[in-house]
Amino acid sequence: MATGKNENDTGIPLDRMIQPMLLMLILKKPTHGYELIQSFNAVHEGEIVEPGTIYRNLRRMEREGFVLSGWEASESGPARRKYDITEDGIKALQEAVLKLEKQKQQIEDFLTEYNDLPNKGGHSIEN
Amino acid sequence: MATGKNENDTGIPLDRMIQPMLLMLILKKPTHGYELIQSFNAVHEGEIVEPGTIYRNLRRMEREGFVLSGWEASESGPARRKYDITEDGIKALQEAVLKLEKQKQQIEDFLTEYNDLPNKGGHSIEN
DNA sequence: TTACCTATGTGCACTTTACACTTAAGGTTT
DNA sequence: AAACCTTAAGTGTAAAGTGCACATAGGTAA
Repeated sequence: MATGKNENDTGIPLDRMIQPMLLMLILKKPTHGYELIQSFNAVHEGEIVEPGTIYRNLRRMEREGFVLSGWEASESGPARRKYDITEDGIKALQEAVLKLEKQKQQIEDFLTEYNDLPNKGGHSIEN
Repeated sequence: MATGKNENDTGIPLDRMIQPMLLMLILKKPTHGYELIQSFNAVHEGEIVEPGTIYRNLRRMEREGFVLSGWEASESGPARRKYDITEDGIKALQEAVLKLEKQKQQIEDFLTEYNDLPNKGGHSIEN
């Protein structure tokens, strides 16, 4: 997974969640990449998502048929590529939701098991 | 991060959770790779973890100082490389727990937002 | 001998991401 | 006009993790 270079990061955030998040934002309101970057970074204050990551995910999702795009003139500034979700995109979002529910359950199971450990602080007995 | 080839898979399972799960299993009981594979696949019935993935994670974690290993003879069969967790490994496990708690919260936030959507079934209105 | 089970590992393709950089339109300041 | 800023959309490259297939080797049973 790739998580690319990751030296001074704080954690796992957004791992594999960018696509479903983008799909949900576009479903709520069709828009362009630059605004999605701002929505993204407004929600997760402090945790900046790379513009390149957003743009690449959008291009990929269009290749895969999850979104459609078209150029749109701006009142002031360069043209924007506006994205809208497709039926396949809605299905992909629904599937992602199912996966995330499973993943959440898995994390909960792990954390429960971890919290039941008696020796999670000190070292285990050497054999 | 990737998740390599992924055509007929069922989901996101174990995404980025292999290391902490291995560390927890080794903390519970120092053991070798082959047994870890079986423990792993016993817990997640149906979801098979690739042996190569387990072995590679174990070698990596030893490079990073989270575990230590030594060869151990088997009563019947080839020798086993038995792993034990280190102090650094216990710290890494604790840090992974913090990250997973964050990740769980993030997934919950996403799912809450998704469930509040009025139009998650049908298509949005075209502009 | 052949075949199987245990046990560890590698080679390669593929995906995703972070960081750095580029291109370009339009407006503002000097 | 020139320099600069903001908006907007990308690309190049390296790094990291995973799936699939394959390789290797000890031991046991037919």
